[in-house]
Amino acid sequence: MHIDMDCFFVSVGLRKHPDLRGQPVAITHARSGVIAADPSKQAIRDQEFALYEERLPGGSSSRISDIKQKSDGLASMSEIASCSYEARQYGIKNGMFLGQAVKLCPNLKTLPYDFEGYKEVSTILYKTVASYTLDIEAVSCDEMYVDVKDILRDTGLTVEQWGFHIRKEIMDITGCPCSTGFGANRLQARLATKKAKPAGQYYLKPEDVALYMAEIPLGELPGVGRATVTKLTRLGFNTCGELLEGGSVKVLQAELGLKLGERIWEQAQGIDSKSLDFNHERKSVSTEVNYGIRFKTKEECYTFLESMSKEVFTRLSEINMRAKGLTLKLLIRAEGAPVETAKFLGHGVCDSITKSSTSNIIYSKAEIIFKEVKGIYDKLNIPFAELRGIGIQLTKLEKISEMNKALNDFLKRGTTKQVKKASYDSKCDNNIVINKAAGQTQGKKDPNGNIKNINTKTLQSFWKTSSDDCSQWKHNQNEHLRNGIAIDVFNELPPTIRSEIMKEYHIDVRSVTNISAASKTVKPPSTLEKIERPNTPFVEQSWENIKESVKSWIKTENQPSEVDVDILADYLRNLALNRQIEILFTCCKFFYRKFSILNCKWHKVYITLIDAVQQGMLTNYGKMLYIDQATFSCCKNK
DNA sequence: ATCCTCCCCTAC
DNA sequence: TAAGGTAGGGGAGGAT
Repeated sequence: MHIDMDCFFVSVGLRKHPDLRGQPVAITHARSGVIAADPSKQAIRDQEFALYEERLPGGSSSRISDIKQKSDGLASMSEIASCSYEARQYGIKNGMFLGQAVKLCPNLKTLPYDFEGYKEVSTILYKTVASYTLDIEAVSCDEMYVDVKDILRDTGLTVEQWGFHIRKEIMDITGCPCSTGFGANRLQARLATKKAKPAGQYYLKPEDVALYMAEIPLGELPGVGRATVTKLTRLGFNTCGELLEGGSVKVLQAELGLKLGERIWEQAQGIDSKSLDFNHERKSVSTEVNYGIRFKTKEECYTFLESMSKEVFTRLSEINMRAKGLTLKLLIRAEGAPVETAKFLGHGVCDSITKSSTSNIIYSKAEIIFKEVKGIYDKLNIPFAELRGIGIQLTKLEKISEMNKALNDFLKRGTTKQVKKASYDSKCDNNIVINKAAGQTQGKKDPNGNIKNINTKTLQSFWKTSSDDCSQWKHNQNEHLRNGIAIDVFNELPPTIRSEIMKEYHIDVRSVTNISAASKTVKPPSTLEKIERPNTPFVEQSWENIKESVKSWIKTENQPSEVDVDILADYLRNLALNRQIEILFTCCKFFYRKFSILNCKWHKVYITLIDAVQQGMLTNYGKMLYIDQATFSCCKNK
């Protein structure tokens, strides 16, 4: 399943402006499409346009025609970030300048950005889908791929029923519509979503793929943009059908390169072998400012580089990583480009330069980043007044795990030289110890296949969150990481270091061992061992059996009986008492999935069960398990 | 032969 | 007034 919010920014904006529903609406910074007449702007726009055209021969990008069309000097150059479907009927498109859009539709209404709103809706979107499955690949704040194979199998729903259900749930909770596409691979699902929009769904069935693909314009294939379309058009191909008819892999590869050529050839047939990536790891962190760069002094320039260094380092620290590579990117006013740009404080026509640092530095502090950035900039010998854009990118990232951090801090304090000596080998400095441990973490990543912390990562990639409602959720996910994964690393450490750390941090030896044992023995549901504590009728049963019992219970009983609920609640409480957190998590997800689609009486069963879980959790851990499920609209009182 | 750097292209 | 930024894939050609 591919799922995508419909004109996301507009939909979020309309929540606070319901009066504008059904009208042509656009999200922009500017409020009006008309600006004060300024004859001097005219010459600048003409000059810039000529230069753009010279640099992009034949490439009639919408932006250039925008500048041309608005050469009356009265039109706003504020960009449209997102526009409603009503606005699209007038020919308005995302990325278009407001001035031109207003000419197409004088009645166009504008709304300002609402970044808090995007964050909120995005978080709900991801949490909602994640309450059914964690097999999610995030694409952006409003778009993702989901493997729904298990959901369909477990619930018995058809593709259509499931699509309807999830879209309705998202609409109900967020007030924003989305569309979903289904297919045998990510390409088919994605193209299906295009047809589904707005506020719809479409299942591209295997038997329909060939006919469907033939009509698809090549530019609609993911990965095929402006430049590639130009090349393909020159070859005489406009649609996938035409390409398959008259082209070949060889021709494509000769024109577009080996990889892209092969990919387009396969895509044209509806083939896409790339699997979903549920556990994406960041490869770079960067920060870039290409607006409003007009330095008056060299000091100003250095100060800015310094603050950007701090910013990019903050972002690196937030995802708990460190970097070994750095690239500086500069936009420089092109020769012949006007010093004052057509767009107020825009970067205008520029040359772009990137320069990587080749030294073997670990960027573990903002000052180190700044020093390197300044060094590269000075060497490039570019006048500060010519700068129009600056970017710093950190690459060659490495994960710093929680336990490694603790270990690092601990070793840095230098409590005992012996501890250092006892580490892996005499040549190791602190950093190398950390490295080895990190490698182990990654190698053992997610051994159970049960709990993937995709959602933490997903959200962290898009929103820096610290104080909002999902911070607790993230916190708990991290806690799981410590219990389930980092403990593995801990156990690999030499005994001397282990005992030192435990003393230092007052870690209860027994609890560490228990948690570790639990996390190691838990296997996927199909092969779960028997539950230990002989306390309930379920005690000798595997999770798989219990799951089946619950399914038939739901099917056969019109009403849940109190006795049954009590038995189930006991079982869950004992899972918590036995520190079987991973099974618990699976249980809770399963129950939510089952009970949420039933009536309110069953919702109450769910709530009772979760209460039992939390009782057990509080008894054993003094903390509650963070179970993030949407509340049931029919029983809002809870 | 393979790696690295710079750059282009693309998505959203 | 007006306000992209962030990330990834991959190719060309030099460096190793």
